[in-house]
Amino acid sequence: MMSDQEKNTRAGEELHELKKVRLDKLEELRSMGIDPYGRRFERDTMAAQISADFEQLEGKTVAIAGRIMSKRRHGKAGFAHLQDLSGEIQLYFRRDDVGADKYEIYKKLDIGDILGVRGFVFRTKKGEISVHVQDFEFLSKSLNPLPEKWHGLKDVEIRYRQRYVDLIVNPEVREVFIKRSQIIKEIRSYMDSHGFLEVETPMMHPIPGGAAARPFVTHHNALDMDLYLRIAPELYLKRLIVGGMEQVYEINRNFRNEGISTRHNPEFTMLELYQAYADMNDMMELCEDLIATVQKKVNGSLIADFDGQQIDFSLPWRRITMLDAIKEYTGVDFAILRSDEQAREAASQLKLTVDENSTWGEIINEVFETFVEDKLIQPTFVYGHPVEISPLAKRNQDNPELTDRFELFIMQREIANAFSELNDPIEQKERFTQQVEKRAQGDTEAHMMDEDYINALEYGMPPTGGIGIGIDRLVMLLTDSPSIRDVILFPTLRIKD
RNA sequence: GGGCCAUUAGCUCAGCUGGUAGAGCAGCUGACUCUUAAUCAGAAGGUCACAGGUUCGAUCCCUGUAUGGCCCA
Repeated sequence: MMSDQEKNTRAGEELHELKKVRLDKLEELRSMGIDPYGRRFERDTMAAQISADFEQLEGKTVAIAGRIMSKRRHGKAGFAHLQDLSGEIQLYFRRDDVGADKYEIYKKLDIGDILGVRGFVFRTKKGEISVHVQDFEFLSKSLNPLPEKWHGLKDVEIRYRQRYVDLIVNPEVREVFIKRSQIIKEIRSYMDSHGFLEVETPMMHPIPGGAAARPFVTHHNALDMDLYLRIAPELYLKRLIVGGMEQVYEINRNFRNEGISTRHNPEFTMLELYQAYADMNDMMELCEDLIATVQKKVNGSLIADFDGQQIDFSLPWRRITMLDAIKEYTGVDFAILRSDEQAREAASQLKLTVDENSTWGEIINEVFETFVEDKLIQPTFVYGHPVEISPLAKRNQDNPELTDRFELFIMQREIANAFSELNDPIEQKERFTQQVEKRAQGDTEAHMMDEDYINALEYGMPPTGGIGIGIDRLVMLLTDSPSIRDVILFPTLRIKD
């Protein structure tokens, strides 16, 4: 009987002729006394810099390192392109200059091999800025063949599962993730310069809260207790407001146990911030200023292209109440249909089927999601959400069925959610109790009772404005990416095999 | 969870009511000392996702499974 190792070895030999060729080359290098997996290489120049600073660098010797991406050999000289993080630079090898031994190694180079190179900068007869190689070192032998140079890697499954290959061969993918990093850096810079303190709160919660979502469950062995991966940091951040931290923010992962789509990944990144003595309107102003500032810094303009359309981030953004938005897009004025029955009747006239126990607030939320959300292209603040669907938001002074809450929509997507925080512990306890009842009736997304959070509020929380901004969706907008998987390096996929 | 679609060489893709598969790139051999999707000559490379079924015969038709994509809840 064969061992697993023998099977793997045999399968490997049978399956990968291309790999076998490369393994032979690896042994050949070793027999020449060359370590195919080299050590530290001190480089002094990046590929893109050579082109950018050609006038200063022409004729000068540079040390560069990177991956061979193409190779054109003719007789006793040849070319290759070397790629590093900054971009690509052409290399020119001449047997008479690198020597016969090194030229033999050049001839054996595979696309994907990683080299350290020393040579002088020059421009070829055809005009391409290049490095005339004087010497090079082998830094890493590549055993797997890379995808084709012209069409790149298109198979989305391989792109997501083997993102490292995607990053090697698709430069625009690298650009998206560099931009993602810049966006997050600019957000931090904005928050820090506006007096906010970055904090870290638990990712594992004994009671999940702060959003309507199903959590992932895990177990702590030593404590013998179930813990939930957080669905939102909200309740912990507000505990910090109670503690007098006054202005806090957190940029980190949330986990929600729900379906996967072009707009949903089970783990995703949120910015949440809380500001004492502020309210929903302050959050609107902060939100539009923050996003416009980041867009300007990262893309250099207040106009962004997305999916063939233009998004205008110029301030101020449109503000509309949820009821007015529904009236505008359906013609139905739910402000004058006050009872649950009237609301259900109106919904059925709109050919929207709603649960027979639905309340007024739940119905207008459904009407909004069905008829309004996909109409909102340009940045729009929709405010005044029903209290039933906003258990952590303060009631509106004039209409207690509504809250001082808004959501930001851009390109039909919910980007942000904010409110004047409910700081009345007695009312918060009632709201939680209602949520617990919904949960008992089978609503798996309803809140659980969080006594410690109530306890915190009972010490007194100042009036507070809070907002959460979905970073992945924001990055999608600012990088013109149609799927959330295009802005998450390793999106969640089913395991294969 | 439901519907539709996809899966063919390392990569990108062809493949006609059903007659056991092709191209380009990459790789291999050779020629070529400024090429750039280098060029030229030659030889190779396949469990047509997987498992069944129909058929004399299946990459193709049918069923199921797996993975992925898009849309919907």
